[in-house]
Amino acid sequence: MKDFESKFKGFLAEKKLKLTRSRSLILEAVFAMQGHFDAEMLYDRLKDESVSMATVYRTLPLLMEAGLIRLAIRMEGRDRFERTFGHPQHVHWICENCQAVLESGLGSLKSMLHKEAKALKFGIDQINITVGGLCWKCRINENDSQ
Amino acid sequence: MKDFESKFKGFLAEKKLKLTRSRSLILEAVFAMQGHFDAEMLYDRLKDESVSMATVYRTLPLLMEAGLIRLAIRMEGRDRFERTFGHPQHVHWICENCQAVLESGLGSLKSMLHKEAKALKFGIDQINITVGGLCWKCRINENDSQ
DNA sequence: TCCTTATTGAGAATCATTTGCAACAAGCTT
DNA sequence: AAGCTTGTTGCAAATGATTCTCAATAAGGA
Ligand SMILES: [Mn+2]
Ligand SMILES: [Mn+2]
Ligand SMILES: [Zn+2]
Ligand SMILES: [Zn+2]
Repeated sequence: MKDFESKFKGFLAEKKLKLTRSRSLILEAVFAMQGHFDAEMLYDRLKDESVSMATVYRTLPLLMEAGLIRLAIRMEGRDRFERTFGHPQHVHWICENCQAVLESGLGSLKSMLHKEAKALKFGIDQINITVGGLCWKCRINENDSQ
Repeated sequence: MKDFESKFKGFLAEKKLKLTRSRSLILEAVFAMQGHFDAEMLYDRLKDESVSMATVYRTLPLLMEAGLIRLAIRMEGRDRFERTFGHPQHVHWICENCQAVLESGLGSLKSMLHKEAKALKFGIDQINITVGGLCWKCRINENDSQ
């Protein structure tokens, strides 16, 4: 059993929740997914296995609580997630023109926030840094386009 | 005429848009608002002046483009804004238990992001840093509550 | 004042996410 | 292995913030 599977199982057990067929399939789909994904993308890969959209939506929060995924960004009205396993927090750079999403490490931003957190006596759960703007490609075509 | 009024007027003129009664009232309401606000809060203060919710929603993006307000945070499914005049960008600390929102300066986080932006050739438009977790009050009552 | 074009209010439409509910399935307990 | 208790599911309806349609109206330049 893979790492994330046992972690999820442990989380569910601790909460007296059950590891169902649907939940297993969703977890599997999540870890088959590279990069960002939203509820619909998971559903597309699972509807043939008769997993409902409702259950996808009900499972996502569980996976977050379990620390297996995190809300990465919100794009076009949808919440997009990403797995946490092997994916440390990072900055998301979103091009407001072509919607491209770049990523870059948190670097010392992380320690600075933790330092400030200590001053505020704030217990950090999740850091979210998103920068909106124009990617280099769109900056070049800034005049032409539109 | 106040600073923000002429700035908005200038923005509209440049875009060949009109400064209407509704837009003026909305702008006024925005600058009467302290802290964060959402569309509904503005509407509540303007419905008696017969300004519609639709117009509030249509004006918010204009105010953003004009650089008068920015999207601060998203809470309980709603977008919450804040004015930019006299309110430099800052970090938002959101308590996941009591929903309190703390703020702290960007400090050197800003320059670090701009440095990284240069490396990525990314043109920054807006920086959004939000940290989720527990405020000090909720950390103390962590056991009791619930 | 006239004319062109942007704008508005009202209400319908969207659409992601949530919820109610009766049928079902996990996981314990014998 | 069967039974029992309780959490879970799919389906469809409900929600709720935001957007759109459209005919009526108001800016603002001529
Ligand atoms: Mn990412
Ligand atoms: Mn703020
Ligand atoms: Zn781009
Ligand atoms: Zn709190």
